[in-house]
Amino acid sequence: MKNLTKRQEEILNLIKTHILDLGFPPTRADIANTLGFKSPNAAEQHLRAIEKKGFIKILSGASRGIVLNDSSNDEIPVIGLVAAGGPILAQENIEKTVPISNNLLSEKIDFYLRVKGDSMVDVGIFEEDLIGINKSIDPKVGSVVVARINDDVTVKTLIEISKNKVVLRAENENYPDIVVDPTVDQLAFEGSCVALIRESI
Amino acid sequence: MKNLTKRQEEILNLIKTHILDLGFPPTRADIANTLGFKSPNAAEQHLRAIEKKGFIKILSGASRGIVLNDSSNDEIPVIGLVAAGGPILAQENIEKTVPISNNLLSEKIDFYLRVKGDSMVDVGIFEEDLIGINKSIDPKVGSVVVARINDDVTVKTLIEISKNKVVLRAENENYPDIVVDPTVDQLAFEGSCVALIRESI
DNA sequence: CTATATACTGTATATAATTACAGTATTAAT
DNA sequence: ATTAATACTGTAATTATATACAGTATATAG
Repeated sequence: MKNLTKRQEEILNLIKTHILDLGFPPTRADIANTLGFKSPNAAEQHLRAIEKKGFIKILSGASRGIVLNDSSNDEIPVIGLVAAGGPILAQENIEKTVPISNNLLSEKIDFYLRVKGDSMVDVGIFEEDLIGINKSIDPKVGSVVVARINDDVTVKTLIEISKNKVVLRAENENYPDIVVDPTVDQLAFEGSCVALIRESI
Repeated sequence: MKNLTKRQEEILNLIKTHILDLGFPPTRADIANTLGFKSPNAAEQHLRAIEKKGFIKILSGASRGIVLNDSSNDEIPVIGLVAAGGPILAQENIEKTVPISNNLLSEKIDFYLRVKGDSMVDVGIFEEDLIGINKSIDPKVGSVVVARINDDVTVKTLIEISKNKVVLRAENENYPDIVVDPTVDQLAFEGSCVALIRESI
C-alpha cells in the first residue's frame, strides 16, 4: 500500500473523524468546506487518489459512499502459541484479532500475547491472560518484556542488560533467573508489556 | 424511552446492520427496497416515529443523516470510588465510560470497577486494576464478587453463603476473613467479576 | 524535455435523496 | 364513536450530491 501525501492523509483523517463524530462519511462538499476548497471537485480528485492507493473504496452513485479499507489498522492481533522460528506476528500465530478500544487502553498496543505458564504470577500475570505488547518501547530494567531467546519466546522481567549479559527474572520463586549472553545466544526483544486483560476470572 | 413496534425495531436493526456492513446509514429508498415498500415515504414515516421515541436523530437536509442515539447501550461505565450510600452506578461514581469491545471480552460486562487496595493480590488483582463486573451472575462460592456491606463496597472471594452466615475472603494473608450475618448487617451482592484489565504494567 | 502526480478553481449536469402532500386501511385507546 | 398511532401507496418537488469536463500551476521522475 503506497504512502499517502500529507494532504491526502489530512483528508483520510477528516473522513475518519466525520464518521466518528456523526456516524457517516462526509460529502465532497463537506470535505471542501472543512479544508477551504472552493470546488467540491478538489475533494473528488483527492478521494480518487486515496482510493487508487488502496485506503478507501468509493461506491459510485451512492451519496457518502466512502468505505474505509484499512481495517487491518484498527484490529490488534492476538498471538497464541508462537511457532518456533518465524516472526511472532506471522499469520499462523494469530489466534484472532480484536478491534482497538482507544478510550480504554491509552497506550499503543501492537499485539496481545496469550500467557502460557505461571512464571509471572507474582506480578499478577496468570496463565491464559492476554498481555498487551508495545513493540516500540525499548526494554527497560524493571519492566516486563517479551524476549526471544534462540527461537523461544518468553515473558519475563528485565533485571540487567549489558553488552554480554542479560538477566531475565521469572516473577515466581520456583523459577530461576535466566542469564543470557547475547554474544553467544540469539536474543531479541519483541516488545514491552503495557497492559493486561483477563477474560475469565 | 418508549418501546419500538416490531416493524420499527426491524428498521432500526436494518440501519445498524447497514452501518456495520458499509460504514454509513441507508437512505429511505434503501430501507424501502430492503423491506419491500413501494414508497420511500413509508421509510420516512417510520424513521420519524423512531426519532420521536428517542432512538435516532434525523439530520434534516443531510443525505443518510441518521444518527443512532442509543450510545448508552454501547458504553460501559467505569466506577471509581463508590460514594457511601447511593447506588453503585450513580452518576457521581462514574469515572468515565468506555465502548464495548465485544470481540475481546465475550462475557457481558455491566460496569468496570477500579480496584482500591491490595486485598486481592494473591489472585492477581492489583490496586488500580479495572475489574469487569456482571450484575446478573449469581454469587457463587469460590468466585470473586462485589459485595456491599452496610454501604461499604468491597471486592472479595465468596467462601461460604447461607441464611445467616456469609464469609468473604481477601486474597492476601494480611487480611482476615470477613464474616457477615445478613440478618444483622445489610449485605448485597452487586455482581460477579468476569474480567480484569490492567492499563499500565 | 516530457510525462505523471499533486493540488487545486470553476462550471455544469444528471441523479440521488429528502421530504412535503394526498390518500387508504387497520388496530388500540379514550 | 372518535381520536391517535401504526403501516403503508403514490406522486412530485426541492435540494443534496456525485461526478464529468475544462482549466491553471507546481513538483518530481524518467
